[in-house]
Amino acid sequence: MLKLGKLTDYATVVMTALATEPDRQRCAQELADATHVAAPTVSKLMKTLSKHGLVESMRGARGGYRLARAPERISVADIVAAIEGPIALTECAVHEGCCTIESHCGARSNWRLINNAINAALASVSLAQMAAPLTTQAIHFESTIQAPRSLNRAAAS
Amino acid sequence: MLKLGKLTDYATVVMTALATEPDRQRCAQELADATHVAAPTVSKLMKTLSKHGLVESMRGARGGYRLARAPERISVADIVAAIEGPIALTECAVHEGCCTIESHCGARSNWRLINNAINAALASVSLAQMAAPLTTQAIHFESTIQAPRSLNRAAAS
DNA sequence: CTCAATTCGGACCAAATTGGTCTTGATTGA
DNA sequence: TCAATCAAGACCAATTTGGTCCGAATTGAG
Repeated sequence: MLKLGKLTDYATVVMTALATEPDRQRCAQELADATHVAAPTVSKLMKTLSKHGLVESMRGARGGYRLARAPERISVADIVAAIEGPIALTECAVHEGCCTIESHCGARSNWRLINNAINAALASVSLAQMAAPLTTQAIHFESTIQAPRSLNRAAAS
Repeated sequence: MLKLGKLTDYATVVMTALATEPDRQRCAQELADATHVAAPTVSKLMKTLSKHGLVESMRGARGGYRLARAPERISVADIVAAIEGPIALTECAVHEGCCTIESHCGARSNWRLINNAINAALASVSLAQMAAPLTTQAIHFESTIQAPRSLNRAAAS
């Protein structure tokens, strides 16, 4: 599937809702009503998002949540990373040497490049763009996947 | 995590192995030895890959598997799609209307664009490139995510 | 024609992950 | 002081995933 979990999906929806009125703070229940996501789930999401610094939380009565930054400065990649952890298509793209077939595998380094490309794609879309009621604007994204300079130089020489 | 399953990872490794000698056909056991992936797992993988037309299978004694196309014409996206099913980050990116909060959600259409971008990234890397022993070549990939013309026109007017 | 090798197509199971709920405690404003 | 709210995490049920195994079909070789 290469799909991300429902929680991540919900998180973007909730964040999008927050982004429509970045200044107003809202409690978990309000967000649940607005997005039709179950209240306990919203609560859980917000905790995680707060821990990763994407939203600010106000405690006590009249408390609630608010975006920690302007919607333009929060990317989809941020949200995905907060909920699902670091983006890593393959295990070994991050942890070197945890792979039983490591030495027999010329594909590792290439996976890392692909990883980066996907990261770039997700990072190129801001919450502000997601919150646009319709896709009234094109999302421009260009990425050139390439090996580190050192490697390229070596190959060129 | 936004990670793909180990099976998909293994599939790329096995396919990469096949790509090193595209003409020679090899049985499951040989591939297992070459890649250090458990033999039954290789078998399972090959069945799936065969069903999706990425490899050809020869039955009977002296049977085995072979790439169905030239390594240059098989992309990472092909392999991922074969093992994990269609690439769809969010459920609703594919199945319209299976979402309980559908009407409250301005993010849907944007998700589809992101989806396409990732697809493009995966499709831009061929098996031949993965099989290159080291990353001696840069992988060039450029993608411009944008809404369908009709939508853009509507927005512009 | 017969036999051995090999793939095919499932069924199948155990383990890990995920989605979601609940409880308890801390914090704040009225 | 009290009610509302977030914080932290335990907890469970359900799904998904990784992996094994078996019988049937197919083919080449003797």
